[in-house]
Amino acid sequence: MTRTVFERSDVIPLVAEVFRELGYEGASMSAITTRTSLSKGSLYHFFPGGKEEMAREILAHVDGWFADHVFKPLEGTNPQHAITLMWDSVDAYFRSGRRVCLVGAFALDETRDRFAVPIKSYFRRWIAALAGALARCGMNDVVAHRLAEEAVVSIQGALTVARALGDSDVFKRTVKRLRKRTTITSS
Amino acid sequence: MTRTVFERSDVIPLVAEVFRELGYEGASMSAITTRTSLSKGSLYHFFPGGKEEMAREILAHVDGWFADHVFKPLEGTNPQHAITLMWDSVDAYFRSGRRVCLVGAFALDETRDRFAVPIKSYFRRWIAALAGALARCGMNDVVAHRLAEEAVVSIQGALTVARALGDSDVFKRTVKRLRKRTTITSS
DNA sequence: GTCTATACAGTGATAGAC
DNA sequence: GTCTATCACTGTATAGAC
Repeated sequence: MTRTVFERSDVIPLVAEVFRELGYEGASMSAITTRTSLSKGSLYHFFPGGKEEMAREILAHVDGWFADHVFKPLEGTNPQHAITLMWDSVDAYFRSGRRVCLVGAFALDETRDRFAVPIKSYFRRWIAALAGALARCGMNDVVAHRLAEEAVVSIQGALTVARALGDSDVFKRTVKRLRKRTTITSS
Repeated sequence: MTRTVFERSDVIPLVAEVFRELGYEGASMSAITTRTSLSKGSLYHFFPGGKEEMAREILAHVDGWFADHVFKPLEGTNPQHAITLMWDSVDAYFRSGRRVCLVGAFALDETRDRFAVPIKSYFRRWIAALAGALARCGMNDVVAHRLAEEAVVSIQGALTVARALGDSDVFKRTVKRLRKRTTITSS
């Protein structure tokens, strides 16, 4: 018998995928146990607070990933390059629209009220970081903020529609269009 | 004691609002009973198939509303006027972003698999109807389809981000921008 | 850190009185 | 068409052996 031994940091991505696919309410403990092949005992060992603690850790984990791969680069010294990298990261992270945004999914139903703070700060920081990068590329501040908001809005919508239609091309087209619009050619 | 007597058509909008706020999994029968002030007995009288039948009826009801107020006008003889009306209807229906899209919410988690057909056809028809209207306003077919897709994507994303930030202005700005972009000035 | 066994509240669903 | 009572089952969570 193989008995795999995990540590907390190994478990989070596994559980995250279950929440992502089933939503907060849909992700029952038994669904999590079967899909992670971890028993309830192990899960409660890692997360004594149960589902709520799991989801909170996962939101922090997602936010951390975006901070490292998207937000911090955008807030850094090479904004134009960071924007290009952002679109690569976004396309890879969401598997060209085959993977939904956990934070966006949590935002739609009452789950939002439970995790209002991390959900709000994720979107605020993304929009602010992108707006700042666009502004430092020479774009007018107000225009930059509007375009950043439009970009984040479009990504979320593209994930919804792509999954609704079962057509990842919707997402790919959206990213392509946004990539073009956020590439500042100082001509 | 007041005993209100309903018929099926009265119940659907009430239950719809519960699904919209709590999601399919989150909308438990007890949540539906308390929020509609209808007992389980009454609900199962109207919907012998339980939650699944309720959700199916609600999806049909939403689709019917959009057919009457959005799709059919777009498919009709006055496309430019229909597009203007669409933005009025969309803004009113989603309460300027304070009300989420039930179909979009269902699309994100595994609920999509259960209701794949109605979810898909809702978005397909919306995009196709808007694309057709834009084309009949003189826009190139391919461009019209891309813009229609962009519009529906943006609406869904705006609902997500508006709710995430608790800021309906995101939605209002999005509608304003799309309204402008879909107004063809044959100059 | 893993697991099984168990508690018990909440789930969808049904039956039958009014 | 309304309701309450009740069903079997699944939900989260806990305890304790290994």
